[in-house]
Amino acid sequence: MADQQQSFRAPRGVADILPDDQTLWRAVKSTAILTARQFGYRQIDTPVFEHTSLFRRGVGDETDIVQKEMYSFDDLGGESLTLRPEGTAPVCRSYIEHGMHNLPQPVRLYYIAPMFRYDRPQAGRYRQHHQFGCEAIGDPSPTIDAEIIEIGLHYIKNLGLSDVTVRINSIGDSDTRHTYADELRNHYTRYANDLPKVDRDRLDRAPLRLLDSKEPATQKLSAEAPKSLDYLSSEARVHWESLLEILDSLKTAYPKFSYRIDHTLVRGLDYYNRTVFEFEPSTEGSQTSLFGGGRYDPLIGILGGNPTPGVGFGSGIERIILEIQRQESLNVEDPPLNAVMVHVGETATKRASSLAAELRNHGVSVLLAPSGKSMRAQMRYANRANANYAIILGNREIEQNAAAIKPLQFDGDQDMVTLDAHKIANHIAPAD
RNA sequence: GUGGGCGUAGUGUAGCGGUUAACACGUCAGGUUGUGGCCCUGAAGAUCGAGGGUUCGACUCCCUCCGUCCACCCCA
Repeated sequence: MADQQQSFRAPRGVADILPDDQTLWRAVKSTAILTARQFGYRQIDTPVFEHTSLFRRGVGDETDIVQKEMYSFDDLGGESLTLRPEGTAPVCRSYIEHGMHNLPQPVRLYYIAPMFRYDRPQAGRYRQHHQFGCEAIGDPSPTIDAEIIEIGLHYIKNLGLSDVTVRINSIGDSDTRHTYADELRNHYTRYANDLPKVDRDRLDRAPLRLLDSKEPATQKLSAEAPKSLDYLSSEARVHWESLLEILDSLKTAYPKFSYRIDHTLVRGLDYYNRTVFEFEPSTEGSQTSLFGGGRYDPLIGILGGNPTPGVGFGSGIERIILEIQRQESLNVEDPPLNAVMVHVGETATKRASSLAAELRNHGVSVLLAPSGKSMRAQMRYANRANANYAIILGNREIEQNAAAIKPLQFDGDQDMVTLDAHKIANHIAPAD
């Protein structure tokens, strides 16, 4: 308010992750990392921006992401760059660029990274959001499709989330998908008069989308619509059926796990083929997809690499956090600091700084109470600081060459300890 | 891009056509001699989202804009 001119706020659809939020964020991220590692995935970070053409080609020129959601800009050299809207295309670019086909296949990679989409913000949807993603590149077998789904089960379980529904489908390979799309178009065109306007509009552009329309009239028609599973090539069918078998066999390790084959499940990115899946909570809501992905065998070829199969998923951290809060499934607290240094008087203040520095060298975490304030004020500060002990330095202590050490988190006596970092460190954080 | 709800101190809320715009939490300072948590006292902090109208008078009514939330679209 001191500034009469203007006050800034974060741009639309982006958010600060404040210290209070970080506790949960850290817990979720470390769960993600532990999960990925448990499956042998290794971390990869790709740049926040890429050549615009990477997404135009990889994600698909006709997709909504490319058509209307990209943060694209020309840099000072006239290069068109784009803030990454999704993680798979960049990882595949990196795979090709660094010749990862020379590594043992499949190459298993994970990332936790911000994504950017120019979208209208709403619950669980932001212009910058963060995704935990895994990609397994170089293995055509359904085993690896199942592995990717299993990572999701493991992740969700470790976060304490329950009531999560897994939906899967196979959309076939690109050739059969085209004939399927035509069949679908024919089906809906027959009832074009019954279609709501939104759906009539996208009938040509994206017939698959009508399958998961929210319009009751369309839903009625979708029940009778041809299913992609009936159009699979024999190879795709074998792949699909053995995937289901493997998923069934996962039930010994995950007794509560069940999946639903959902022929209305389609995905909006062009590179997907065969397996597609989505995890969502059973609770009502709108932007609820917690985890989604599928197989993208055509992608590496599209991006100029040797044709190489891949599967992967992305999972929105913000949505996971919303769901954790809804289900109250995870209770995390930051560990307390070891000590707060309370110091009154010039000499004491000086000594407090040097003592704190020495203590930190002993691995102790120390916070200085604000200088020049009364002891009461500093003790009040110490109380809010979430620390185990107050180390009190005043004239008396300096005279006695000692520090008063008072427990803050439990009732106990205040001790006088010789003013020596090693002794004090031992007192407040004894080495086990 | 389309539709709906909402916009009062840092946060959460109250309020009414005329009030010094209230309360809680938080912040800061105190509560005699250097020691937190509870309690008590006091202070700072809001041009009541912005602009325009209606009115003698608007935080309160109307319009526009902006922001925000929710929904569609799409997705994580």
